[in-house]
Amino acid sequence: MGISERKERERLEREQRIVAAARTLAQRDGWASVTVRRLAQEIEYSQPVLYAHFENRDAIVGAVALEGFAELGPTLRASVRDGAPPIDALRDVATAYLVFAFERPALYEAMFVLPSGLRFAKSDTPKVLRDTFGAMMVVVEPFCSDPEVATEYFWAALHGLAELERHGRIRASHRAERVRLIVAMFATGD
Amino acid sequence: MGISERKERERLEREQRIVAAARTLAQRDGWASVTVRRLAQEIEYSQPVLYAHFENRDAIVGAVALEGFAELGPTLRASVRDGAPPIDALRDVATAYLVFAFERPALYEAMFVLPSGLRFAKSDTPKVLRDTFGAMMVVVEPFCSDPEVATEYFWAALHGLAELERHGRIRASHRAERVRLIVAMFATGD
DNA sequence: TTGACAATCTAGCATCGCTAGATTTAAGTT
DNA sequence: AACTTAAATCTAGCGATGCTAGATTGTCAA
Repeated sequence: MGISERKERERLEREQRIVAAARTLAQRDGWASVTVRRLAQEIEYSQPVLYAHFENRDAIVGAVALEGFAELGPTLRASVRDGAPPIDALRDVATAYLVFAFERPALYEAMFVLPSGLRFAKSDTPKVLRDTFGAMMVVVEPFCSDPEVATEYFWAALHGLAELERHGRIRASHRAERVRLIVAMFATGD
Repeated sequence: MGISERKERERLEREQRIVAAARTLAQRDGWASVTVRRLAQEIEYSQPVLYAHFENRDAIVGAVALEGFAELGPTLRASVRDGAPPIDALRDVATAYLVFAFERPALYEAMFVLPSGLRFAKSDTPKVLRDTFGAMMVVVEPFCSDPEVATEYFWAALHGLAELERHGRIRASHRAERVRLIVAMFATGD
């Protein structure tokens, strides 16, 4: 009886090692370098073992993405000082979101760009995802009549800023001005 | 002398056939199905011939992306009625942008998501790219003090809306409300 | 007709995601 | 303690991929 518990514990540990290896490797060399063979070598097991944990490579990306969401929500909440004026809160969350995206590009890619098998805005949306959405809605709410739609738009604007800058489509040098703009528009907009 | 001209003409024709095949195939079966082998078969030449036209697969994606930009600019301009009030123009461009993105997801992906070797906001930015940016700046300008930054933000917001909806991150059913929001914010914002 | 050069193809390398089937390891039973 | 059975794990390989070296064909000018 204790045996099967130990095995399950070891199983979970190994799974965590796979996800951690994927994340580290992606951060260092990009997701293209994260191959199943390479991960197997990293955790010192043969390839097929990985498929006992994840259905396919995409599912590994999805596991890393979930970690990302688990971190993004709290990061956003932590960026707001207690009792800060709504407009400061809005600016701080916007800034924190972009900092998150630029400081961990591989993690952000897993969350929003790569195929990961994750599903959003559906009934089976995991709690971490709803929490992240909620962290943004909290600061958007004071300014908008329909918080849900406004938060979707807020998120989209931030995501667009992150992606276009990451791909060199817009000037990195003017990031601060764009943040000023998004905050100003939400503050006076709807 | 006419001979070398004919050869150059044939060369360009073949190149165009490669790009067209890539675009068609991507639209029908997704970019993952666009393999160099498959394209070679489509144009009835052997694989190495493709490498006489493009440095690598990414460059083929880039060629399709360029076609996309060449179409997006005029599409945006055409969406604005002559003499329309600035706010209508803004809404029409926003709508046209999203329609473009959703009606040609594979093309949009080539332009903004996939590695394509294209460079923006740099000195060597091709004319079509600048034209597309210009088409957006025209309708943003009336509302903003710094048109360049505002257009970057406008573009980013639209791109974010397109991407998050394409990935099912936000509710497709509320697209119209989000467009209303972005227009309202630009109209009253800065 | 021949020689040279360009155009094109065949064949193959290294790598990928993924899996069937053999093999080892460990657990439970006499 | 030896045996049986089942779980855990590995070896080996399939069918793809992007890309390329080297052979082969075709096309010109001398």
